[in-house]
Amino acid sequence: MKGKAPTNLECALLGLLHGQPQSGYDLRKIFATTAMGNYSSSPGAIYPALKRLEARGLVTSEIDSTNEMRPRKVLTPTARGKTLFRDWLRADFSAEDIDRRFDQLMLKFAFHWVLDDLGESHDFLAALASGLDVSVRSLEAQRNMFPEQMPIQPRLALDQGIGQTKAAARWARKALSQIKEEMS
Amino acid sequence: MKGKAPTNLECALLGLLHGQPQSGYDLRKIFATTAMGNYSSSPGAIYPALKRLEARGLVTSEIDSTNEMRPRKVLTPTARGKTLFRDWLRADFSAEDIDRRFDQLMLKFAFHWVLDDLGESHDFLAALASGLDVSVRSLEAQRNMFPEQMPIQPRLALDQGIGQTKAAARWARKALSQIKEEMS
DNA sequence: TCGCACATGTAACGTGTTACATGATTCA
DNA sequence: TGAATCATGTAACACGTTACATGTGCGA
Repeated sequence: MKGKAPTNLECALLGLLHGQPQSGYDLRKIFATTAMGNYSSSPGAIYPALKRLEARGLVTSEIDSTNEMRPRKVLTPTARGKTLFRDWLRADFSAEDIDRRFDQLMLKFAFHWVLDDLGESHDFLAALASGLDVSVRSLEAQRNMFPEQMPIQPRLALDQGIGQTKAAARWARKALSQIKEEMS
Repeated sequence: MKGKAPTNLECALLGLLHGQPQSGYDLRKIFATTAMGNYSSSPGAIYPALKRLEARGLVTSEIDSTNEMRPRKVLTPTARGKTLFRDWLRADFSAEDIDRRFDQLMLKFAFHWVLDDLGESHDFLAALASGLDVSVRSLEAQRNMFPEQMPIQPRLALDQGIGQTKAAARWARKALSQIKEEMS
């Protein structure tokens, strides 16, 4: 029924093209200069990824020759691409996703505006917040099981993980209340 | 002068072997059951990584045949492996490392006990804290440049990044004070 | 004219993922 | 007897990294 899961980079590209059809070069600049910079930006990653998206029929390309001697290849998501992207945004997530693919969940949330339905974002954040609580409890349990003579650094490193997760949970609840406000 | 940079997984394995010489299977269990679980744990990653470490002369293997019919291959870091690992722990880091390889920095810190010198951990955390402050300022600058009509979700997603970074900075300072206390 | 930004790509390489393979031991 | 755990591996594959290749337009 479904094709294989796209990579984070592919989803980021597809999402950006939802916002504005543009060229590979434009997309590279976004990754190079904004907070999305944790994604590649290297041509060796971007151009093949765009080619894959096109091969799967998720985007179409069109040569923009308004500046004749310097053609740009502008990519636009297709109907299939839009459907698949929305499905990806809506796919529900597991505890595993929260613990090990949190960045992917944030990428999804950042593109939630595509759904144009604050209710979806609300549910997403609510599920995320309670999932994060579970993670916190599990990490704290591990911390309590640390042997007495364990050196201080690994303990502190685990504290960092707990702090990150707690901060994420706090953020999720605060964002949730902002979304609620926006919805009313 | 230096060989190529080892991967995070290789460093994690090498660090764990500093704590206790053990087999690939033991290491897999650690990744599968503890908070270090963000690293692989799959045999297709671990055994090749251990083989690479051995090929580079950073660990040696010895067959443990106390239980005859079920031999374990126990890995131990060599002198070269220990030196390289300490160098890796001490290598100074850039803003780039903080923004995009924070997990690697945390991995290093978790193994700082190997250095057996709280002063090093102190300096590490101090540098980290001020580096994180820089990151926070840069992210907040980006947030301020967001256009007015931008939908709420990307804004919130960026807030999440800012919150994470601030939490990390708070943690670093708290950890710093605990290290100082331990030193006195 | 020198270098930089524009603009798109390819090729080699390394590494992690997934799936498979093998075989012994322990326990229900 | 069959399933789970112990224990070590290999092979195909996909993806990102790094480095290279090519050529235009523009400003100093």
